Amino acid sequence: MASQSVLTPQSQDFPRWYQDVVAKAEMADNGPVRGTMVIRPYGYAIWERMQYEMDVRIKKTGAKNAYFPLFIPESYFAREAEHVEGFSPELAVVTYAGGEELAEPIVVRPTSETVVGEFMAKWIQSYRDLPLLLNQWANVVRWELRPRLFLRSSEFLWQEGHTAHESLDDASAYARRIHYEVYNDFMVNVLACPSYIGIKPASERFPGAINSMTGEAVMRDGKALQMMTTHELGQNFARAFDIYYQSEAGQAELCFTTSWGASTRLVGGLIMAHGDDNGLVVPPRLAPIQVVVVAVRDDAEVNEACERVAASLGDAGVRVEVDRGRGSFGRRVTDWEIKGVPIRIEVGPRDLAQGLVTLVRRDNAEKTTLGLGALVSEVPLALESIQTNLLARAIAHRDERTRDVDSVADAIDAAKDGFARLAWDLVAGEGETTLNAQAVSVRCLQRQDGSMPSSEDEGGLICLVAKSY
RNA sequence: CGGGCUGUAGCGCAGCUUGGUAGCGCGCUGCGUUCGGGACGCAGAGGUCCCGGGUUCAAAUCCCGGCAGCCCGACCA
Repeated sequence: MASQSVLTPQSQDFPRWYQDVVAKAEMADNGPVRGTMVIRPYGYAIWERMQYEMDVRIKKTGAKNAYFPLFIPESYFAREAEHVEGFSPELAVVTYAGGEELAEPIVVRPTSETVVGEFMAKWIQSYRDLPLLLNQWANVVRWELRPRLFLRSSEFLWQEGHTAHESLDDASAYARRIHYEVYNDFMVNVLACPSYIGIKPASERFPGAINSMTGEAVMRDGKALQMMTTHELGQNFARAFDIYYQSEAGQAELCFTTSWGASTRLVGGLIMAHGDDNGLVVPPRLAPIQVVVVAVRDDAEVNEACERVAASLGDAGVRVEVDRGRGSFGRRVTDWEIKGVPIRIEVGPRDLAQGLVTLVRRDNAEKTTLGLGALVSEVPLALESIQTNLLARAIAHRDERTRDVDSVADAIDAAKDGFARLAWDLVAGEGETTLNAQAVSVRCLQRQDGSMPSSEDEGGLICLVAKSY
């Protein structure tokens, strides 16, 4: 039914489709400097919803928000060998400021482990100060050679959590709590986007970490997108930044730290996880606009009815917007579909005469006619039904796109349009090189039952491999 | 950062080969008729032809150098 010509179909050119959606749903534009991004109000509203949902969960784990500076002394980076090596290609460095050459170059943060470490060392005196659980919402800069809106930009927005603990076990347990109770819970219950939870092989680990956990989601084209990551940093940063505490026994002990982040990349993930040829599809629990009430024509009576419908839904806790009937009906309907609003309620004189309105679901285009009185009870149910359907659909898609294979060669074949799952023993070492040569990478390691291993050294692990964004 | 393609009105493009001062579709503005799946008529507005240099009487067009975008690769949230 919907017009076919607005967006490039996914099957014809997926990257083009993605760009069309970003542009036509008015989510973002390229900034004037290569790799930078202007996030437009609708895109930002989606990010704000993500922020809110994650922030609530982060706070439940006991972490508190703080803010650290954008500018970091270059010397901080040099203190952790792997860290500096891993990040130096992506650093933007300020060497000139205030009209003169700087004595010490200043790095624009690509991540904040180093500054945070410096201050943790200052703030932590005794075991009574632990755990120290911090989070910040900030922008970071990583100079990107091949930028794509939301997925990879030189400047992006994220949250980065940084924590310090007494023991490896405490740090490890907290990191897992973040990974499951914040990230995975958000992914599954809000974003309706299941991801493969596992650990990164050594080759893909965060520079300076002893273990990196990930959530790898399957996009509509079968490629992988890392949606979030949680790192156990062991004592590497504690050692580099002298983060010591005095134990109950009076001994000076090194802390164990963690860090974890999720970024505006999630917006790109949202687009590619649920979007279809008619545009974005936003899960109701995430949607900044859950319901749009569309006036079929620009008519005083119709517009008034729309306002009443919106007000009653708003009172019922639904995020709702009214589209008064300016411009052609078909055009407006198409625009809301591109924006992925979960439910459209069409209000027109024909239905109105009988006290009815039409409700249309974005996920399956299903239309139903409802009495005005039923809306307040029916709309929340429909929103939940859409949420459930999107999650079920995403799980089915993930499973369809994942093949169990027995060799690296078959894995490369499977990675043409999805994920391959195979024994890690078949891949580790040589196999990883072979995969990488074909632009396929090991996305994560799991136990046979899909649960997260404690380390790469566990025997009998399986791995998921795919092409990735 | 390598390889390929591209930059002309907000968006999509033609014009460039063969230099002569810019056009089409959509969108936008106004008025009117419309409005239940991208409406139509009439009247309009809008361009440093990516930027800088060069050749020339004359450059969107030819030459050189930048910058930006897209696709593929290496790197990454």
